[in-house]
Amino acid sequence: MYRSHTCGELRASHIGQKVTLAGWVQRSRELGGMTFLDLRDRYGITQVAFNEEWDANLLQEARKLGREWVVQIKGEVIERHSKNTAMPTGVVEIKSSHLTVLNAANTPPFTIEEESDGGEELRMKYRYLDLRRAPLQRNLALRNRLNIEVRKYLDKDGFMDIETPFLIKSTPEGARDFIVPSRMQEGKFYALPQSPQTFKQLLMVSGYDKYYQITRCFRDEDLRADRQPEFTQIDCEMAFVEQEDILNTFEGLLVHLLKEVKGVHIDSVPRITYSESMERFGNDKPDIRFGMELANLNSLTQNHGFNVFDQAETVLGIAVPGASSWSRKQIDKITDWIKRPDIGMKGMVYCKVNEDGTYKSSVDKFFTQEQQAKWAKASEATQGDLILILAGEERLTRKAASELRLYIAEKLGLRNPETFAPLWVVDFPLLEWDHESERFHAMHHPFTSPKLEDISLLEKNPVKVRANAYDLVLNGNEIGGGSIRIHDRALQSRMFDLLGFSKKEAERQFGFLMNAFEYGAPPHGGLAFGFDRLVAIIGGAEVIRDFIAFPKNNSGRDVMIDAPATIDEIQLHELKLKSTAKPNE
RNA sequence: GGUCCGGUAGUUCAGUUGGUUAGAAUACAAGCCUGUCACGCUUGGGGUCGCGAGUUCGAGUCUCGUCCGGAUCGCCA
Repeated sequence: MYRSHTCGELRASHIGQKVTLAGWVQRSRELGGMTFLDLRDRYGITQVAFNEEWDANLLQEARKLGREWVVQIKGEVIERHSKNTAMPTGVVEIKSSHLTVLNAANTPPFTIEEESDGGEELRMKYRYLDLRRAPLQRNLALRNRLNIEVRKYLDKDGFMDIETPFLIKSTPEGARDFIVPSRMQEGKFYALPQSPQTFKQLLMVSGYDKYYQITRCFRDEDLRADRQPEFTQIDCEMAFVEQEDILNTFEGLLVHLLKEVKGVHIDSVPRITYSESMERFGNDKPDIRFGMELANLNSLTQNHGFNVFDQAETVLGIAVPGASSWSRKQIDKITDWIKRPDIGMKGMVYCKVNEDGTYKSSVDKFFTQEQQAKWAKASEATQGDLILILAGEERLTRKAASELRLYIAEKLGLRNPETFAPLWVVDFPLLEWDHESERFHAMHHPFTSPKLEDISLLEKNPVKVRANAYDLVLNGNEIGGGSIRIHDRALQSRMFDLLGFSKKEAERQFGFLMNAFEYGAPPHGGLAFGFDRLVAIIGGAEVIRDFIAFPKNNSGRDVMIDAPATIDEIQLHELKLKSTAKPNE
């Protein structure tokens, strides 16, 4: 062993011991006849002292060291003259007797500290250096902790971890697939799984009635702060269960994780329906850490001669607590924000509910005090609040109001990352109309079962059919989703019909699954958690990149290894591929 | 594919109305310094202003194009 202790463990109780430490040079402080060296590893930092009076040559050696050199130090643990209470190891230091340089290092392009001075791009390029930083190490440790706790919980409940293949077949529904050309079957292609969906259903048919896997999924779509082209799911499926069983099992998992890892106790996980969520929050993943719910003001605002309201499909109000004192300038800033092209509203009406009980709005000309009082009542605004009102086309307005609600909450500091407010959103619609392809799309996926009581609507009013589908939402982020599946060949065929698949096409794409259903498929269902997102949110962040050791950037590139990259002509030839891409540069 | 923001020293940034030799902090190097812990002090080196055109007597600054990065809409069953 190169070391007897780590850099994070020495305390007063070790004083007098001869120890050997190994680690990276964090920084050194030279004070003429003496030098202090901060030695770092992932467990902490320990100060090493060199002194002319102890060993002048050794001091000279120590002065040659640079940041991030890898060194081994032998010496005695001594009590410090001046202690540093800010450091866990701050009462002791190493009185050095031997110094071995294990490896010299170039000066790193950014500082390896709690807060680095490097920009994101640079840190990505030197990811192995960024990963030395304590915040990243904490994030990966949190990820590891959660991974283990997930396994503990599911294992205890009888779940079996079963691996499923990565080289599978491209399917038409859902996201774009990543494609892998086959060498042995020339002209044919594998696809990487968007999720192990069909395999876990087959495992149910095979009788593995409680399955889970923490596994990679791949989707070739544009990225966001909370989306990577390859990401990790906690993928689960159960047989002989109803929706209620699944909800109970997996809210139990979340409660377990928050308790074990964060020490946070969640009493209950509320459930609301999709339509209620859209009504109250304008959103299918509401952040319920705060109120400010959307109030429909249609009947209270229309037919009073104010054109904008009269012509609007929907008028929505949000009561901002304690904001009646906001200045015109502050409100204008919000109006500007709501008019940004990606929000897309044309304007915003405000109504101040003054402390003295009077009302002051930007539309006083059209509405009396009494009428404004009704708005306040409807949006649950009390004295000192400010009502923000948006009007326009239903879909756009509801979405904008939802964004506005989050924007204001952020401004007011109501989105505390240390508060955890999970909920289930249930009863999602089964289908949605896709204007582009002019056909129905499965909102969840094509294997989701419709609610029994809605099956009669399948033919005459498909958009009204609700599914046995549910999402688990945490602090305004979808962290998991699933459904009770169809386990009956006839119903599954009918679904494919509705989704516009020909019999032949359905047979070609999903014949294996439908065949399996004819050999004794149990009722089953499940869900999948977005593990990266879950880790990030529990870690108090929304950008998942820093919770993944080697993530891709916004455009799907790994800037460290420079992937994706072109391949040799020989490789292309072997795969019988020809690139039609225009050579760049 | 669209929109917005950004690209200047190793790094993070400033750079006025287009005008002299492009600055600061930090990092780095050298020297001084015996209780520092973001040590301090002195000195020094360090620039293809992303790239390419254009406007102009003159461009880091204005215009167009392009590349790269971030955010976001579409997209993500």
